Amino acid sequence: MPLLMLKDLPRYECLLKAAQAHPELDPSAAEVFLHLLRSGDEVFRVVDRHFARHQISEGRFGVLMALWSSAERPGGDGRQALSPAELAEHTGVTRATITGLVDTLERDGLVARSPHVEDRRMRSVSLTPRGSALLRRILPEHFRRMAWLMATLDEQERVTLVRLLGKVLQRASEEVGEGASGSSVAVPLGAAEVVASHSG
Amino acid sequence: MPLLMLKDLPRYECLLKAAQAHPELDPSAAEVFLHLLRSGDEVFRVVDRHFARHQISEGRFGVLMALWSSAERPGGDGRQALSPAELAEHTGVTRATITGLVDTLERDGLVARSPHVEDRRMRSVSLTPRGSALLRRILPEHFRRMAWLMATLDEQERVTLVRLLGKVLQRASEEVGEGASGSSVAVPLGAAEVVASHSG
DNA sequence: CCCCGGTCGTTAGCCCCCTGATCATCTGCT
DNA sequence: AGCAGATGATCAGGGGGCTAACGACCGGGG
Repeated sequence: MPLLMLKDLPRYECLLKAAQAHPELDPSAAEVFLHLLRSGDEVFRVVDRHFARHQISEGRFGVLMALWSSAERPGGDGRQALSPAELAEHTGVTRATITGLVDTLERDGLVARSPHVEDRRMRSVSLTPRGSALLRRILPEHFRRMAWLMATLDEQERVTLVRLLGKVLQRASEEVGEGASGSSVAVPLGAAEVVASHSG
Repeated sequence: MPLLMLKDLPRYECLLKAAQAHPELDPSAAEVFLHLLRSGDEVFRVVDRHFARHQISEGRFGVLMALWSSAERPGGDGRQALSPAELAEHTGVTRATITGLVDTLERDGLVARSPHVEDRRMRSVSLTPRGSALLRRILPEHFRRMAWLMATLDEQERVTLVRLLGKVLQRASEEVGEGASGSSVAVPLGAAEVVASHSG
């Protein structure tokens, strides 16, 4: 019966028992599902705790990194400026959220807003020296944490994990895609697929 | 240079290039890290979109499921009641957050608060009939979605994925643990471990 | 030339999540 | 008994995410 409770993952026998009451429940699928969410959350917390010491959240880091990488990008002529819409595109949040993030980042002196030269609707958000300095201070430890987290996996295991996660990721992403299978609404959950997964 | 940007995962060669500028960056570790966060997020969105149609968020669902499973639990004498502190324990959020969640759930008639019989500090939160009905309406589709998401993986791949995620999960969780290795603060990122992970 | 659809950034309002403080109550110690 | 500390729930305040709606601005078609 536990399904999205991220704490204390249920034992597999518990899932088996729950599957008796709920024929739609695939115990091994649920187990993978719960492990994926739980480990993703826990891994996120590890880096988030590091960021938090510098008053940086995931969203703030995303904005800073987008500006940083835009400055590093060869074609970008070295400018460290993106429009809020571009930032939203890169970080995967809405433009309204970018407004709020840039508000606080600007308040803290990490980025600066300036009017766009060509299009007067737009604004240019750029990294301040203080913002660059913060990134340079944060990144090495961030990289170390990623390396440390994955240090339990050898090279072969990493390849396997990326491959399996990639399969799940593709599956999860195709839902928001163009609904290729011609299912009813946005949910390609035709009975055939579910049955196939059960009999397979 | 992209690190936590969940959209458009960086190509591996890009990570290799970034690693030249940042010696702390382990490209394959970063690749696994990004895939894990990205796929976890995308999988979460799939079920979250389903919940959203019923005005249910992850937190709300966690509370409802905790009450539901407490009612189903054999030792619990069938009562569908937990204290806010127990709910916080089961769902992994703070008690203050539980207060807010229960506020809105109570407003929507899905749970009810009542004074605790033994301890006048506590309150009993219980599932209303409407709350149970909502769960019964939501769960089958939720189970189908989990099964559908994992239908791309055969049984062997599921076992492998759970095992590898388990290794990472343990690694990520031991940080918040009792600091078994006797490291400095809450971060067992001693230079020894990092070096070991590089040379290993 | 002007208008109309589309895009841009922002605002308003909501939910969820956190920390820290507050107040009520229980419990153990003297 | 009475007080101190622990433990309950809640509130205050903040950040970050969303949708919906707005005013400003661009561009193309009459």
